[in-house]
Amino acid sequence: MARAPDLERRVLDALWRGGEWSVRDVHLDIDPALAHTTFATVLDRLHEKGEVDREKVDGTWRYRAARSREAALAAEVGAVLARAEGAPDPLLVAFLDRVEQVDPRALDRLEALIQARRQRG
Amino acid sequence: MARAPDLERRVLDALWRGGEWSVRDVHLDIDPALAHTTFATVLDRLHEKGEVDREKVDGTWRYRAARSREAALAAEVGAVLARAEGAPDPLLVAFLDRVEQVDPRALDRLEALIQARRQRG
DNA sequence: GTTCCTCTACGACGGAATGTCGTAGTGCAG
DNA sequence: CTGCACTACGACATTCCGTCGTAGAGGAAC
Repeated sequence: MARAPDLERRVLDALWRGGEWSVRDVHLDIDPALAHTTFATVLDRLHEKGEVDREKVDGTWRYRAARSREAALAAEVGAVLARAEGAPDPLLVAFLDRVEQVDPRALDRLEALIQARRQRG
Repeated sequence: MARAPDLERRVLDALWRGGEWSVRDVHLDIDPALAHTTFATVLDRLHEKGEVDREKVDGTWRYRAARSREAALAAEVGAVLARAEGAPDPLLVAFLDRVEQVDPRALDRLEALIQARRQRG
C-alpha cells in the first residue's frame, strides 16, 4: 500500500481543529481504510513527544493538541530563525513574499504590530 | 562514539561561509577526529540532494553551497508558512519576537520593506 | 455466561534517512 | 617502487515513522 507521507502531520492538523478526539474519531476522520492501531500508535507517539495531551475517560483516551497550530508553527519558524546569523534582508523579503501571497492584508497587520511594539519599547 | 546530531547541517553551515571546499577542508574544519570518508559521504549525499554544487579540479572535488544560507532558510520558513492557514497574528508576533531578539534594528528594515512593497503595489 | 465489539498495551516489520567507517583503486610526488 | 591523498562504492547501525497483528480488558446483547 502507498505509504502516506506526513501521517503524523495530518493527525496533528485534525487535532488542531480543536476539541477532544478519541483514536476512533481520528481514524474515521483521516482514513478509515487504515488500521485502527495505526492511529493509536501515531497518537501515542505524538503524546510521547509532548505534541498532544491525553486523558483517560471510561477506559479510552481522549486526545487534544498540546499547543495551538499557531504556537506550533511559530516554534518551527523560531527554530529556523535561530539558525540564521542575524536577520538578513533576503530572509525578511522571502518572509514578506510568503505572507503577502497567503494573505495580502497581513502586511498591514504586520506593520501595525511593529509599531505597537515600538511604542512599548 | 557519540553519534553527532545534524552533521549534514554542520557541513552546510561551513559551506555557507562561502568559497570552495575540498573534503579535506571540511573534515579539518568540523571534526578531524572523524574519518575522512565520513565527510566524503556527507558531501556526496548533499550533492545528490542538490544542496551543494561540485566541480572536479585535478582529481579532487571542490564543493560549494548551491544556495546561500538566506535562500535555504527562507525556503524553510516558506514551507512552514505554507502549512499555516492564512498568516495568523500569533505567528506574526512570534516572528517579530525572534527577529527583534536577534537584531533589534531589523524591525526598522522590515517596516521599510513593507512600505516599499506597498508603493510598488 | 458466552459472544461481540471496542479499546488499550505492546511489540514488530520494513523502508528511508543519516552518522559512521572500511576497502580497493587511481594518480601523483618523492 | 613506495607513500600519500583522494575517490568510488559499499556496508552497518540507529532512528524515525507508516503500518499492522495479537492479546487482553471491559462492557453490551443475547
